[in-house]
Amino acid sequence: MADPQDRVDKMIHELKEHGFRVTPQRLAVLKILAASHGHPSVEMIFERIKPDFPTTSLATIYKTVNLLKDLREVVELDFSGESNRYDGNKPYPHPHLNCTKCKSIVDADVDGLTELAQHLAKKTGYQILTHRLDFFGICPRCQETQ
Amino acid sequence: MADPQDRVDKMIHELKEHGFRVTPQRLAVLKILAASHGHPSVEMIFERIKPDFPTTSLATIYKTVNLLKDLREVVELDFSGESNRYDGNKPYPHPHLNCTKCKSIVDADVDGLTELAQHLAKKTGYQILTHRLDFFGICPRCQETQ
DNA sequence: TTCTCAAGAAAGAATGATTATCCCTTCACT
DNA sequence: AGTGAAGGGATAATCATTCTTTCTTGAGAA
Ligand SMILES: [Mn+2]
Ligand SMILES: [Mn+2]
Ligand SMILES: [Zn+2]
Ligand SMILES: [Zn+2]
Repeated sequence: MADPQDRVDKMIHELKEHGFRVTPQRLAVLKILAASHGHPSVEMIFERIKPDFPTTSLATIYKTVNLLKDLREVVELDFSGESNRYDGNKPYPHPHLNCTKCKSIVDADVDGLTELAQHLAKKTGYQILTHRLDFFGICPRCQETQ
Repeated sequence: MADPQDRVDKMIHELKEHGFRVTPQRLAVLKILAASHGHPSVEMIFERIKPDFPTTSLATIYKTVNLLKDLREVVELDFSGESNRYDGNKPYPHPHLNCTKCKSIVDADVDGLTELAQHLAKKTGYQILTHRLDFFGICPRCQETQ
């Protein structure tokens, strides 16, 4: 896990670099994404920001998250049927363990994926830009409580 | 690639086994899924069925695909923002190469995933039920035509 | 310091894939 | 033939996300 403060600084830098303003709303959003505790959804970010910025609109969170995604400072984990989740702490493809009961998402420790992608690119002729590996199951805590 | 006819037979068997009827509409859908040329979406299945069964409703395709998914005879590849895609030819988790330009999806040849999942389960305490590996990029054909 | 205007934020409408609901039809079994 | 559950067709509802509109802000220019 990267230092959240470093990630905040990097994100601020990227915003400025590309001529985007660092507004209080954006700062609040990117601080949460920099830590990405639990890989929050837009809705979760929204709830955590409400106390500090009660007037902030959901659309603003969506726009900020997508802006950071376009700047490649946030990884989007999209799910059809439920809300997308975001990781701004490790802004590059990496595998995840998803609990289908409590909907928790944690980083999984698997390596060699990038090399695998390169090998596959050479073999198939595809120009591979990114990848995604997800494991779905029941987390230890949810197994206890049945 | 499994023999599509074998897959058709297996799907019919599973439907009967669980007390579901094999109706003309279901048969038409599962025949397409058994081959799964291009990993069709519900909409694509719908279009291919129209000539033979002009009155079939989209909802019927959705219901049939989900029924086969519940019977574990079809793998669903869900994408937020665009339509889900289905593979009834290899009804178990396997990696895919996705072209972000032409939206084509082909099976990728990568093995060791199941073993990796087992290893991860042991290491993390998760009860892993399934997984998904996708590579995203530009297919050779789309690279040619820029 | 005031002015100006493009970027950003807020609010709500629109979108679109999927699911739910309703009602009619079909079929297996008596 | 009669009956009841399962299936199909049509349409409405759902809900995350995006779009549109309008209002606000703030970094330079003068
Ligand atoms: Mn992560
Ligand atoms: Mn496949
Ligand atoms: Zn859990
Ligand atoms: Zn392509």
